[in-house]
Amino acid sequence: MATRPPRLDDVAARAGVSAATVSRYLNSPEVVAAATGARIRQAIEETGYVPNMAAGTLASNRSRLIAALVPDIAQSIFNDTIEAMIDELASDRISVVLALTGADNHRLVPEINMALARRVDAIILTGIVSDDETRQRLRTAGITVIETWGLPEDPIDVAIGFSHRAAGEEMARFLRQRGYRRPHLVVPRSTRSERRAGGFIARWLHDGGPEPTRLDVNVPSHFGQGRLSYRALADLPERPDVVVCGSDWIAQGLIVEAQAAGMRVPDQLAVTGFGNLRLAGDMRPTITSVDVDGAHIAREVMRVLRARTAGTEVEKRIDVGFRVIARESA
Amino acid sequence: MATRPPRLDDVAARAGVSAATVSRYLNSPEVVAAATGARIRQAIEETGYVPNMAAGTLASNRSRLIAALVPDIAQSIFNDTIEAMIDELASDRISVVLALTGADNHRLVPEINMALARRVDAIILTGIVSDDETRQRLRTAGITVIETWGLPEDPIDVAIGFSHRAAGEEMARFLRQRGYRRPHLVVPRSTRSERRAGGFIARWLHDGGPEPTRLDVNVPSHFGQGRLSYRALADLPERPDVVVCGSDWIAQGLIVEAQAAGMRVPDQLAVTGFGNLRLAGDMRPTITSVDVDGAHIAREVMRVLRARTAGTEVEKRIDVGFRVIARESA
DNA sequence: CTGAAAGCGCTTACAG
DNA sequence: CTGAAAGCGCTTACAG
Repeated sequence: MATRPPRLDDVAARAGVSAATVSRYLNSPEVVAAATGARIRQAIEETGYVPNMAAGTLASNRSRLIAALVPDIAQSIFNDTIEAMIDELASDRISVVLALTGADNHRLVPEINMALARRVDAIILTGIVSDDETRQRLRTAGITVIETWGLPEDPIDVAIGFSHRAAGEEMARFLRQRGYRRPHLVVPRSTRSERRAGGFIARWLHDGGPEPTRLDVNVPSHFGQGRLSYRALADLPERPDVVVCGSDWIAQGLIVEAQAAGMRVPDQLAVTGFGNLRLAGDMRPTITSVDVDGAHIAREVMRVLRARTAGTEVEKRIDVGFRVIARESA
Repeated sequence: MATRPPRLDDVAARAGVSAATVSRYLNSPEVVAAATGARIRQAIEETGYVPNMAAGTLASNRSRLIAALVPDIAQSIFNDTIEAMIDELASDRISVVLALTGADNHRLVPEINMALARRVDAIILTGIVSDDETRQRLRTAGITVIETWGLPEDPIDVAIGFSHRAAGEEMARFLRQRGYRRPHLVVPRSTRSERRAGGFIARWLHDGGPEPTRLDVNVPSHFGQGRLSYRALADLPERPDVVVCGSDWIAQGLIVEAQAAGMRVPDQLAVTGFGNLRLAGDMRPTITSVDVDGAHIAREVMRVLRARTAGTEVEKRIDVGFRVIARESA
């Protein structure tokens, strides 16, 4: 006979307390007397009680669920951040619904609606929401919206990231200091990549360098594009001495193709990446990249969520910075 | 003034029908008269109604949420499958909670509890659950449990995958036919990798080949291990002519290191991978690998979920097969 | 094809 | 520190 699964009542009856007290014990153990808590713990054990969070969500209007909206996870530069975030949140018993917004974000609006329907405690965005109506919708949804990686002037709600323009500028400074003369940029067609490229070029010209050449590539960027980007160098009037790639994937592919063509990296051609994925440090030569601290972002996300739960104020823009990691490739 | 967000009632009142009818329209539009449906649609539009799925879940005992438990996503061989699954499920308005079970699956039990508390419609496992108590717990939870990638004799509930042993055997046959003589295996310390290695060795010996050499490496496997694995070849009594790697990441790292050492791949040393990640086709040389059709697995997951919703029977073991993809590296 | 009403299993303000 | 009770917003069996 299939006996009904235990509810809060059942645990309460067994422990000789009211359902309210069991609920309190589960959510704020410190407000329940120690002896009572012990009895409840035992009753939970004996009954094999598993809480029904759907009921909890309905009653408390808190789902302990957050939605992370990302373009993809196959070869994503955000994976480290997402992973760190899921880990960090798990310690607070918060789960992450992963939603894929796809190429050119075409699934963004339906996934936002789904997140709202699930009454998630927060929506984490890794991409940029450029549509004004959607931005407005998110603003008025009465929900925490965290934009990560970027650091827009006017966040929807809270932004945790860094200035992509500054990252581009910093890379220009770094390469110039290393003595490179003719940079070539491989730029994924995304707002942030463009911003980094913009920063790079502005700084490079400002420091008296010649106008860098550039190649724009489709997103999502991947290893294969690096190979193609290397071949495209042949079309340039003059060979660059360093290629600044929009992602570590591209950098890795470009290095592989360059080496296959007999080029020595970095002696004959230097290369830089972006994102500091694990492979950047593992590659041969190791890849000079820009590190974004995913774990730091994750911790800040936690802090914002806790502040919101507690009802305290948080900054609208949280700068976690970036670091150029000098390695062998440039 | 903060006006209360619209509920089902509000839509119903506006459309001049009962809440029950609106609910039916939302969940099974075909049972509602067309004219009524049109009025409801308009009322939803006008009120800006967003359903509360927590309430829906509580009432219907169906969450439209499934939990995917994976070891990690940073450099995971499952990412393609996960991505395909999320995409596929989104079309049925089912969301995926991604839970990370971590190294040696140490977070498996708490994440299973979390999934049960959320009343997910199914739990998808990519790893192997070896603990008997946990297996039993999942069996009696009255929930759909789908084990993917593997194809155990006795699934917890439903398994969608392929025989890793057969994949190993097939690779042995393939390499033997290509004329290789001295294979060396790089084997991640995971049950499935071991099984593939076992299949490879059995078949290789059966066909009269010499005992392959082997190196065991820690999981999760990654690019850097491939480089180290190449260097470890120096310790072997005799140089292998082909290295069979437990993942494409390892294969790629090994190729990079071999090339850096001046070896020509595949002329002097052939290499195979596993998983057929995108990079396998993009690498130079392109990497011979074993393809696992993530989209196929995703479709089968959908089919199982639909069957369960409909109450119809499904097979306990669904074999989606695998394919050796012959490329340049071996 | 549609409605009235019960019920899903929690949380929490209020009172003690 | 604890309990009684109302309420969260849906779904669905039943009746028509």
